[in-house]
Amino acid sequence: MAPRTEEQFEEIRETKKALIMDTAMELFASEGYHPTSISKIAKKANISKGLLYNYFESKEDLLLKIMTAGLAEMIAVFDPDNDGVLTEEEMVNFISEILQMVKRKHKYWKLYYAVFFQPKVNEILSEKFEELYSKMVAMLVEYYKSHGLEKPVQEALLFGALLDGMAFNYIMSPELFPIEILTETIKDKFCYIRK
Amino acid sequence: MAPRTEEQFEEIRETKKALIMDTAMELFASEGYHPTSISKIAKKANISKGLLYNYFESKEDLLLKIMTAGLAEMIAVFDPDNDGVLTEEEMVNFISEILQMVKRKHKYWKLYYAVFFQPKVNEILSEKFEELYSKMVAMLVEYYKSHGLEKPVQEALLFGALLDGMAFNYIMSPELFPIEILTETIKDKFCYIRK
Amino acid sequence: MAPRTEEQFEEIRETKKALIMDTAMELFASEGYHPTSISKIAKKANISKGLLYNYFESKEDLLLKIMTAGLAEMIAVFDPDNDGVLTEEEMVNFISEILQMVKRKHKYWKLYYAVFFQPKVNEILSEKFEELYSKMVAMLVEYYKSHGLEKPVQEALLFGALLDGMAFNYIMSPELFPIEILTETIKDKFCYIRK
Amino acid sequence: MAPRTEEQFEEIRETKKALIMDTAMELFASEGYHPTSISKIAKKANISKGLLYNYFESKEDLLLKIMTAGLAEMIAVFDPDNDGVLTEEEMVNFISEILQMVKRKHKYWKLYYAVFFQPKVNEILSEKFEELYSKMVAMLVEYYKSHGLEKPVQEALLFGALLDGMAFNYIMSPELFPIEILTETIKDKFCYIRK
DNA sequence: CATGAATGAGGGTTCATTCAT
DNA sequence: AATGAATGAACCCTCATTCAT
Repeated sequence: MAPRTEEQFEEIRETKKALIMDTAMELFASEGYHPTSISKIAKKANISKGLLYNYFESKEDLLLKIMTAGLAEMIAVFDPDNDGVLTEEEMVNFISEILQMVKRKHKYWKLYYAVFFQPKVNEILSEKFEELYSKMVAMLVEYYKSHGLEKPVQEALLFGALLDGMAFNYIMSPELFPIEILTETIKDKFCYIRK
Repeated sequence: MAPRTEEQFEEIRETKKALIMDTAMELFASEGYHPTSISKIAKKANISKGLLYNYFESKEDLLLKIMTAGLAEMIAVFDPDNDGVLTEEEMVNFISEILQMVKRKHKYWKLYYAVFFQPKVNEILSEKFEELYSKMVAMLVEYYKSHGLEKPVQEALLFGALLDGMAFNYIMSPELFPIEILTETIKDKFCYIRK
Repeated sequence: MAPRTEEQFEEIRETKKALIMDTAMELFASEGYHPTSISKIAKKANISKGLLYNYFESKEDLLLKIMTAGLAEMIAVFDPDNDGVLTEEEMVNFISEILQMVKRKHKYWKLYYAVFFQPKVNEILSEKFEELYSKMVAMLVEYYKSHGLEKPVQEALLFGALLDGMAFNYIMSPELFPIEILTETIKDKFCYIRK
Repeated sequence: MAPRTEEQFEEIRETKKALIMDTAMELFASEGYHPTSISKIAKKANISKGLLYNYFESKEDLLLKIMTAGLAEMIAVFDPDNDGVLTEEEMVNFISEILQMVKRKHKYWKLYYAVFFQPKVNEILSEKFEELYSKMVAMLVEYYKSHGLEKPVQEALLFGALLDGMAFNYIMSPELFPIEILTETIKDKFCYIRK
C-alpha cells in the first residue's frame, strides 16, 4: 500500500500537536508546571509518553510552545496595529476587549501568572512579553498625550498595572472579583472622555 | 559545662528555625519552589538535611510556614486595625507604606506570586488571604463612602487591583517599573483629597 | 512504464541493503554501536526507519550482517588459499597486504575492535574468526617450519599477535603509529629471508 | 545520640565506593558498558540505585573513575620510574611483569579494550593513556639505543605493539593464547641480550 | 540537637520496533 | 517497496524522606 501523503502526515501532526498542547495547558494551569508529569499529560491526552517527544523536545519546550502560542494570540488581540492615536471609542473598546479576553482565555492567563515566576521560563519569554508590554504602554502614552495630560507616562503605567491587577484578581478568585461592574469606573478614571 | 536550660534550648530552636526559613525563602523565591531541593537549602543554611526535618515535617510544611509567617507580617503592616474611618493623611500614608513594603519584602512577594497557583498552597492560604483582602476592601469602602463617592465598592476594588498590579509589575521587572514616581498620580486618582 | 522484472527488484534490494550497511557501519564505527540509533542511520541513508526493518530483522541483525560481510572480505584477502608453503616473496607480500588492508578498511577494523567485546556479537562471530585465525597461524607455522626454526608455533603466534597489536595501535591513533616505516623491521624480525 | 565522626563517614564512603566500582567493572567488562544498566549494578552490589549517585555523578563518571584508577595502577607497575637505562635483567623482568599483569588484571584489560573504542570515553582518557604509552616507548627506545640498534624507535614501537597484541589475544581467548610459552621467544627477538 | 548514608518512588527521556496506510 | 506516527519498556537520574549513630 502506498504510504500516506505529505499532507496527510502534516494534518495528523497538527492535530496531535494541538491536542497535546491543549491537554498540557489545562494541566499546567490547574496543577502547576512542575507537579504535572509527562505521564499525566500523556494519559489525559490518550497517547503514549513517547509520542509526546515526537512533537516536543522536552517538557520545557512544550511549556514554551504553549506560552508562545498564547502570547501570540494575545498580541493579535491587544495590538490594534494602529500607528496613529487611539480614538476615544477605540480606547473604550480596547478595555472591554481585554477584560473579555481574560474571561475567555482564563486558562491561559492562569498559566501565565503561574509560570512567569518560574525563573527559567521567564528568562526565555520575558523578551517577547516586554515587547507586548512596551507596545501597550506606548499606545497608551500617545493617547494620554493627545488628551493633553501632564504626565502621560505615569498614566499609562498606572493603567497597565491596573489591568494586570484586575486580571490577576479575577484569575485568583473569579467569584470575588466582578469585572463587569468595574468598566464604567475605569472609563471615568482612565479614559478622559471629552464630553 | 553546665547543661543548657530549657529556655536556652528553645532559643536555639527558634534561631535555627528562622535561619532555615530565611534560607529556604531566598531559594524558593529565586529558583522556584519545586526546583529547590532540600539538600540545597540544607547546604546553604550550613546544616544537615536531617536537622531540617527536626523543625519541619516536610518540604511542603516548610513552604507553608514561610508563607504563613510572611502573610502575618503583611497583615500586621497593612491592617491599621482601625475601626474608624481613615483620615486622608492616613490614606496617603497607607499607600506609600504598602509600596515601600513591596520593595522591602521583595522576596516574599515574589514567592507569593510564584506559589499562589500551587493548588495545595492556595487551599491553605487563601482563607487567610481573603480575610486580609476583604478587610482592606472594607476599609477602603468606608473611606470612599465618607468622601461621598457614588460607587465606593467599585472604587475600592479598583484601587486594590491597582496595588496588586503595581506589586506584580515591580516584582517582575523592578528596573522597568518606577514605583516612586507614580505615587503622586495615584494620590490624584484614588485619594480624593479635599483641597 | 513496464513493470520491473524480478531481477531489477533484486538489484534495487541489493543496492539499498548495501547502502544501509555502509551507512550503519560508518556510524557504528565513529559513534559506537549503542549510541547510534536506528533513526540516525535511516536519516543519514535517506530512507525511512520502517524500510530498514524491511531489510534487517533488528539492529543487532544489522550489526551482525555488517560484521560477517566484513569478515568474509578479510578472509578473502588474508587467505591465499595456498595449501603449499608460502614463498618468501609471498610472505613479504602478505605482510604488506595486511597492513594496507588495515589502512584501507580502517572503519571496519575500528568496528571490529569496538564490538568484539559485546558478548552476543562475539558469540556469533568468534567461530568464523577463529577459523580465520587458525588458518593464518597454520600457514605461518608451515612457513617457519620450512625455514627450519626451532619453535615455529611460538613464532607464528607472536607474529599474529604483532599484527593484531599494530592494527590496534594504528586504529586507535593513526597519526601516532607509522605503519609504513615498520615493515622493514618486521621483515628482518619475522620473515627469515635467506640471503 | 552523637552522630558518626568524620572518619567513620569517610570509611563508609571509601568502602562503598570501592564496592560499587568493583561491581561495575565486573559487569562493564563482561557485558559491555552500554548494556550494563545502573539498576543491574545496584542490584549486584546490593545497594539502591540512588546511592550510586551519592558516590558518582553519572554512569559515565563511574566508568571514568574505574578506568582512571585502573590506569593509575598500571602506570605504577609499568613505569619503573627509572630515568636511567634499563638493564637487561630489568628488561626481561619488565616483560614477564607485564604479561603477569595482564593475566592478573584480566578484567581491567578487557574493560580497557572494550571501552577504548567508545568515542566519548576515549576522548577523555586518551591523554592519560598516551602519557603512559609514550613513557613506555621512550624507555624502550633508550634501551635499544644503548644496545646499539640502528632503528631503536621502530624496535620500540614494534615491541609495544607486540605486547598490546598479546594482551588483546589473551583477553579475547585465554585458552588459545599461551602467554607463558612465548616469553622465551620474545626475549630472543626483542631483548638483544649480550651473551 | 545533629549527621549524612541510604532508600525508593517517580521523574523526564530515548529508542528499537510495529503497523496502518 | 516505502513511510513515519505510535508504542512501551527501559534507561539514567533526582530527591523528599528515613534512620542508625
